[in-house]
Amino acid sequence: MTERNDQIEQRLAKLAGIRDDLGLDPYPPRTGPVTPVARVVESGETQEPVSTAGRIRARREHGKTVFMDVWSEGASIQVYLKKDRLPEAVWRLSELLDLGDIVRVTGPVFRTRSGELTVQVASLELLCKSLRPLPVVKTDSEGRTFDAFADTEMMYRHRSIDLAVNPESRERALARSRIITALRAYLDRNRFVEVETPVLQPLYGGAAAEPFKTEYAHLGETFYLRIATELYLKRLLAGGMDRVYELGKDFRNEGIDSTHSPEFTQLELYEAYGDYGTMMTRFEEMMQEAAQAAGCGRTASFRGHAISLEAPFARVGFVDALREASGEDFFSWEPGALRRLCDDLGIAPGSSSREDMIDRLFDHHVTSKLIQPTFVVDYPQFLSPLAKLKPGCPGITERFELFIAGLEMCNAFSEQNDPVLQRRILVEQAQASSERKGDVDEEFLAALELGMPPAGGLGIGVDRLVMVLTDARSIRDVILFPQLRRLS
RNA sequence: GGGCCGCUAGCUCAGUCGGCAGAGCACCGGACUUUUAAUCCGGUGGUCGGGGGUUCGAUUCCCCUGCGGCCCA
Repeated sequence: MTERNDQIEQRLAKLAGIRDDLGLDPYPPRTGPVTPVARVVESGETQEPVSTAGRIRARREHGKTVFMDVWSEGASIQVYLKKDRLPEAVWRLSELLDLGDIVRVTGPVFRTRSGELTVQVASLELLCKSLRPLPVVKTDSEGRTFDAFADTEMMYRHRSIDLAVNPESRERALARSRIITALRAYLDRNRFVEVETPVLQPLYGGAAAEPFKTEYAHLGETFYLRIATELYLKRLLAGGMDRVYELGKDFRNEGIDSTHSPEFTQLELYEAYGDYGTMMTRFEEMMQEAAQAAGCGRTASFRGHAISLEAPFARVGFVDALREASGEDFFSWEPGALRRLCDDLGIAPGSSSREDMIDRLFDHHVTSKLIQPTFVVDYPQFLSPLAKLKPGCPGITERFELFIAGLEMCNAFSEQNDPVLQRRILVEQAQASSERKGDVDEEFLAALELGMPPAGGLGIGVDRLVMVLTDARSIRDVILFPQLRRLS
């Protein structure tokens, strides 16, 4: 251990004492049966000895007696050691225990004078000696917390400690798990097939984002970490897998802030013979089931807003919403005028195209103000290269995104399956972009040429969904090990 | 990318208008056989994020820098 302080030294000394003086293994390979702490608490008083195990979270010494709180899986129970009721060796061991040690205790369960359910310890085993001091978070009888381990950087960098001492962090991690289980359950129940597609890709696509690059040493080639799963999942549609989904990490080599992580979890699903309307319903249903799994009712509290989860969610058209919110028709503006406006607002880099500027203006005027769940529908075609055109609406696609409290939660469209049109769009896009060097995904286009059924596709930002349903301040709160800069 | 804030003991935080670095909890020693933020007595513990400058003297003032947070973009 490179890091030393007096408390670690003292624990190492106790560890040696346990080994050398008591002749015990402080890290035994296994233990006898263990009843979960929560079950012991449920069962209440009993003369029959029970065995339970957990981490020592508090210790109150009273001379020849000791009370300790033993914590496991979110539940805590008091244990009571009385010197004249214990073998000498057990009492000596108890004197070498520290907060953070993991123990197994056995004994009957009684209530103390003050009514606290307590294991009367008849025997005690050390299961794991802790060498680092555990932050001590105390709570009084009125539920007030003292000395919480609450520094966000510490919580992110030392998630083990955070989970061990902060119930909210633990509950949020569990809620995330339940939400993901609910999403999978919904899709499985509706005959979607879960698949896995490459994370390492020779070409990247399916979204507009900067990729991470990596070197494939054996091939001597540059590969990319996927920015989306879209182009592979649609190959599966062409192959006759009519309902598919993938739940996994995408990677975008862009900035980090409270709503963006470079490594994030996305759920993409595709449904043959559906369209973007089908996807709206799918999203509404999944959102509600996820909310239920998270323990929300009809309303989620997020960033101080009461977010209504009642379907159907509101819908606004992209073009109309922008016109109403801004009072302008930016689509008829010259690029120079857009440039000057964006500069005045300070909202778009100088290199932005006309399309990018309109997108930024939309975010500025519309999405940042959408608090309640709202579908923005019918996006301009220039922002939606993989979506189908909306019949009778030139330049408009069948696409929607849903926003909550200004956050984009999902993105969906009626999938473009005209191979000739799709090729033209992708080639034009590739030629306009210096970075992609004219690469288009020929295998994807070949799949469209084989024939892909009309389909709806939907991508959900799982981290953000969890954020909303657990009232997380930052996306880092819903990712157990968020990306942080290395400490120098 | 810009602005603001933070970084001091294992944890949570004070503090120094520039003069020996503090508290609570934790830890160590002592007392206490139903306590529970246990209590009481006595202690240990610090590269004050890092580097440089000004100064007799810097944790404090100035500059640079690292990490994080919030807001704007």
